[in-house]
Amino acid sequence: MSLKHAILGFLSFSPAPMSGYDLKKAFDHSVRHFWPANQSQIYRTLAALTDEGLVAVDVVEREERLDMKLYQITDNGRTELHRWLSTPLPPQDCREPLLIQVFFGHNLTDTELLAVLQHEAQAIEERLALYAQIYTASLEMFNQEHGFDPRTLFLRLLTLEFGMISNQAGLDWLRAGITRLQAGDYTPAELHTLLGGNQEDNE
Amino acid sequence: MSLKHAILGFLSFSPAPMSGYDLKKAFDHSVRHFWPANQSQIYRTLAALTDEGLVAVDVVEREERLDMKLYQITDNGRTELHRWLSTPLPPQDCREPLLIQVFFGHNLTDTELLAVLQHEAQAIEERLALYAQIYTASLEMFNQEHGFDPRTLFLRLLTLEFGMISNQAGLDWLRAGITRLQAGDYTPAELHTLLGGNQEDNE
DNA sequence: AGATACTATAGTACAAGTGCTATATATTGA
DNA sequence: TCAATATATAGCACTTGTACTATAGTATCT
Repeated sequence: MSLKHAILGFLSFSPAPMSGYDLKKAFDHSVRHFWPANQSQIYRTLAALTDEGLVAVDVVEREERLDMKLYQITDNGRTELHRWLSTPLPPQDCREPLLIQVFFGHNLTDTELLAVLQHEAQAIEERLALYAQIYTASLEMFNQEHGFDPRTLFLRLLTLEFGMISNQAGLDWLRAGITRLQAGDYTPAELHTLLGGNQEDNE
Repeated sequence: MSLKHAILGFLSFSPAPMSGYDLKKAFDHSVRHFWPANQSQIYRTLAALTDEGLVAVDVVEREERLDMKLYQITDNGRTELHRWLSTPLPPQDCREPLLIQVFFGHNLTDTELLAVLQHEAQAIEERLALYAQIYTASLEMFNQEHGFDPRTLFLRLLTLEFGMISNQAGLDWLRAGITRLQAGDYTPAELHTLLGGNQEDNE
């Protein structure tokens, strides 16, 4: 389960032990663009990780208030994290409900279909704007934080780059589709226009 | 649930009623690149759709052999399908386990990280080759099948185009990342190189 | 001063969707 | 004879999501 390893990742990176609450914030601030996690999921997974001995809990009792549980990664946890990080993933299959709408879109009028596509295009534009904002904000933040390993920063920004590049590709696709639909131009695209994007010979 | 509507889509398109087995084949042949479905899931969902009155069953009894159930979409089913197809989807959030590996990749050596990335690049290349193959095959098949509505064909091919474009974008991203890692070049990308892909003014 | 809302903190219960595996049995093809 | 195709279903487990329950401090608004 990837969520387990994301949690291990945060714990392995953090110098101080973290509570479930801390982790929830960490997820929301830094990885929600590719791995959203909700509260209960995090607490459940922490419990499971504890059972498996991959993290260790320190229960901080506080008079009157609820206990606070602080989690640390164990040696076994680090080993498992390293194993998972360095193991290629099994092929993922994608799920794009929008494509179901397109595939069966012959049931709709042009107007109806265009409305759906344009709505989606707008949603992507908003997401792109948000990503761009987070990207520059991260850059600034890390510029100030002296001593932050540049390779670590690079890798984190790379995940944002992915979000932008792939959303931009989706937006390009949508726009081209919209244009063709509006023009009633149903000639299929040539293969070579679809493939071999930014060739930067890498072999 | 999108699967329900994909099934309704197939049933609404097919001139003849379909069995669960037929549907499984239809999924595998035409939409598995954006909505894979396994057998038990299809049968379960057909049962649910029947309960909801969106499809109607015709049980064909066959001596000796198991019964065969043939499904047809009902009027309610068509209405529901149309409603769903023409309603914009709530925002989807993406889940990319590879990005977890990248995000926490500072735990790995360059060699380890590169191995993971290159493995993924190769998987994407294979997928792209497969898509290209399916794309040309579909084109040929539909060229022969006279009387196939060109708009319908266009929309179906569009879903394949999406698969190719977005995988190509992912591949470009991977290659650029690999190159930068190999060169030890950790300077973040400029925003404008990430956004505003194929501008084809559409407003 | 009092009401209201938000943050910090941890959980529980339940449902939906998916995946994997196994069970049947008949026909057809190699 | 062995394998594949046609056909339907049941059971269990995993992951995620949604909503609800608690409680104490802090901040804000009137």
